[in-house]
Amino acid sequence: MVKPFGAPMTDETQKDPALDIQSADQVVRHIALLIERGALRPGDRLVPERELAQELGVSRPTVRAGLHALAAMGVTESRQGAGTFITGGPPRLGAGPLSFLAALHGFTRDQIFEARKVLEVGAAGLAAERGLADRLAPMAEEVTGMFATLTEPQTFLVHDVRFHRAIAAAADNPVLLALVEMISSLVYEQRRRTVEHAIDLKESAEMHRRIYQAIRDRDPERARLEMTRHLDLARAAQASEQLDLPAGVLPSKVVGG
Amino acid sequence: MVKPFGAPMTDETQKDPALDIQSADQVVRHIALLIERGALRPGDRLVPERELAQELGVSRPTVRAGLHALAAMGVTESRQGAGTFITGGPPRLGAGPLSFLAALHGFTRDQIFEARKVLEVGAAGLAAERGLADRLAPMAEEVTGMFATLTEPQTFLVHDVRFHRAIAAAADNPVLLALVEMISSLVYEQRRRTVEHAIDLKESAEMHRRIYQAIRDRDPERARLEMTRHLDLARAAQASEQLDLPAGVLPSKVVGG
DNA sequence: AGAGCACATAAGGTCAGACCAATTCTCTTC
DNA sequence: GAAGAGAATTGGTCTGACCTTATGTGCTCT
Repeated sequence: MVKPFGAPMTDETQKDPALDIQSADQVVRHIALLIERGALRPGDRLVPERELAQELGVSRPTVRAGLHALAAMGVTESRQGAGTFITGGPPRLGAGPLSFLAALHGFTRDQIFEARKVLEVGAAGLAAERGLADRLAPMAEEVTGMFATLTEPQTFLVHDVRFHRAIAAAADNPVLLALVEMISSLVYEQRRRTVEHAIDLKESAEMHRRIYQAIRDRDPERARLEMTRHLDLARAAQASEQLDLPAGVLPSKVVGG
Repeated sequence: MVKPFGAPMTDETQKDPALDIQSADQVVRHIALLIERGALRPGDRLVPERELAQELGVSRPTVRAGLHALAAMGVTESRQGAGTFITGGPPRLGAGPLSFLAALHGFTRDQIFEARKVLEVGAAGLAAERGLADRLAPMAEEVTGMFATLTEPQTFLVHDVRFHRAIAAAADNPVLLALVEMISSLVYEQRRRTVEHAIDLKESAEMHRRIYQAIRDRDPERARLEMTRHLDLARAAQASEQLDLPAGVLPSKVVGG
């Protein structure tokens, strides 16, 4: 019985001492073990599939099944002819699972936006509390970029995205950053198609500036407040821009990348 | 619910003529398409692998690779002899990807806890704002359960977990709930092993009660404050209970049985 | 006639070997 | 020493077969 990855870990529903280890899962666990003990680090290359199959005493298709599962979780990336590698770069969570969940359970845009608000408001507050000086410049630059591209919606949006990411980064918490980016990508996926019809880019830029100033002044309360107001208005604006697009948009490429 | 998927999804579904796409992804996208247009709902059974292979013009191992990827994302579950099903039940996000990320990038317990704090404090605030009457009882019951099991740490922990879940549920946002449960499972995975040495269960129960009361009184500010204080102390307590366990802990059981 | 059991069927899980395609390495050649 | 051609490596896919588990059907026994 292959269940989705992830610890059920809730309450007493945790009673499956079954040892009917699926071979594919054996592969996943083997890699997990290597990662846990530090034998595999981001960017490292895995042992070739054929060798892995021999080591574990399973067939190659089985190994491949396990590797596909790992790839779906964003743990590994495979390049034909080169090998399979542990995903490098900054910590990231794929939006795929969340997209599927949204489509399956009919999450509304407002619900997604609200969750995003919780994360980003919290991040803004933490960023202001921390007050890391070297994180201010990137934020300031994106604000400048917004004011400079008021007539180019697509470019403006790029600065918008980067500004929000800069805030999450300034919160100095990789977990929070990964969560913010995961859920933001859902929102922006849509936003990119509707931003052309946006009207209040100047007002949007002003709000971003106020958020920046609050963080710069190390005023968490104000940072939270400004971020809250900004996202509330952004939600309303986006709702008016797109009145008939579906909510649960699955990514064009769920695996790999 | 926003849309009954009225809009024809032309974009990414049509740009398959490119042959450079991975076959396994093709399977994932095919299922994604069916889900998006509502042809597949939670609990539904998928077409048998062999038929799916024929429909898509690929081999069965390829189909299986795609299904493994979907299973890894928590979208499907397969039961030998029965079939492959769209995951039913309440919306949930597996903790696997986050666990791997934690292990790979050495997330600290404090970082995880902090992210959890952002989510749960936000959830508590929303729960208080919403003030849904029918969500109060479950929370109250768990508080009662805590007071009743002060001498049974493991049972106490179960009530603890359920209390926090009840709050997230009272926030009435499935996205937020899924996120809270995902990150909480990471924390509780550890907590279960250390709770035996906990000392201040009574104080913990009191704090939970204060959180409950704030939500019951529909006082968002107080709810946020109490939740913040509770989690700050809980983090400190857990830190003292376990002084030398590794941070990036992969689930002992990535795949259930 | 009804209940229980056994077998047939269906479906996922695994294996084996082969071939293709892209990449990387190496050795030759200028 | 550098550039190019060819060989080796490695992931991607296919074919076909067999096993294990679940389900459903029909037969037998009561």
